[in-house]
Amino acid sequence: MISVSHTTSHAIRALACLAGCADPPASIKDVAACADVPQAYLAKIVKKLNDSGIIESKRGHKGGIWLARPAKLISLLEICIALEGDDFLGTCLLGSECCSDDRDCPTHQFWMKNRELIRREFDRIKLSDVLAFYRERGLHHMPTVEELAGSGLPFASE
Amino acid sequence: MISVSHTTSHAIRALACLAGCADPPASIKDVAACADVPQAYLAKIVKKLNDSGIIESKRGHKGGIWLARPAKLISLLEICIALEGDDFLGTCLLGSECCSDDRDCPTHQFWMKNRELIRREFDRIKLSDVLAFYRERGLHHMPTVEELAGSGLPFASE
DNA sequence: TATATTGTAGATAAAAAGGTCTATAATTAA
DNA sequence: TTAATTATAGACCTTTTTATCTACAATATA
Repeated sequence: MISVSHTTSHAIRALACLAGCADPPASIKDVAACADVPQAYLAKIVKKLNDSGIIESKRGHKGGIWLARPAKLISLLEICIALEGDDFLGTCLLGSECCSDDRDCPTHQFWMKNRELIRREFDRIKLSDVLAFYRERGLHHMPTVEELAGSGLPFASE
Repeated sequence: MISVSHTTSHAIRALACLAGCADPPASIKDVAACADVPQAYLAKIVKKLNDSGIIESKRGHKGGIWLARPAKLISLLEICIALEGDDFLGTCLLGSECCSDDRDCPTHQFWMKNRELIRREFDRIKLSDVLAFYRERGLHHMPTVEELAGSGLPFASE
């Protein structure tokens, strides 16, 4: 299947939740519930995002995680690279190992151009765009403090 | 990683070998050696290609496999679909399940167009093109009867 | 300081993809 | 008809990816 890995997909949803969080930090538990990602798995994803400087964290009571920068300054590209490495787009669309710029595999020229298109698109799309989309659709919405009051929602911190 | 599956990659090389085979049928064993695909695994791939009408086969002494049609009439698209299913390009680049034409995920519009580009490219490229590329590069070349005479090559059937 | 709460780390497990092995059925040719 | 050869079928194993579990370290607050 031609798409981003399942792990990266989790990460994008989780980060969008963080971006929409009204009063950071948010706990991994709350974000996991909001983004529909297994909590323990999100904890591992969090480490990578932390190492790459996309989020920051603090342990202990009232601790949690938050975006290291405004959502407008975090691109999908950066997230993909953080989780799958710099070559997440792959060299050869056909999985061949002989492909390089001086050896034209049948899809090479096409893929070189197209890969660049995808890269640029991923660089253009920011976390804020993803958040806006989710908000429009009422998806993966991180509840505000007011909304939480007595709501009984699973991610009610208080 | 954004590319075709490893299995599909194997299949494309194997089919290119078949396309270049001077005197079909060729045994799975010979094709496996030529295409650098594990023999037993190729046997499984062969079944799918057979079911999809891309190759035909005959068992027994002097049996083997061969292309069901000329290499010019077999596209990469067809091969991908045979092995990974009709939706091998995926619906959402971000792996989201809420994506559909009336709900625009941040990459949706982009991906709809781009996916179509890839699809068209895969439809345009035929097995004959892949063979031509391999021939140019001296890769995955199915030896002719003459070349085999006394060559001691592993895929020498005689 | 004691305790509850939170992220961190590492072992473990389940699922999926890739790959191997063995037995069998079909076919040819001696 | 027998033996050799080939695809076929299905069980099984390995690796990678995804996910869980357990113990632990840090922090805030009562």
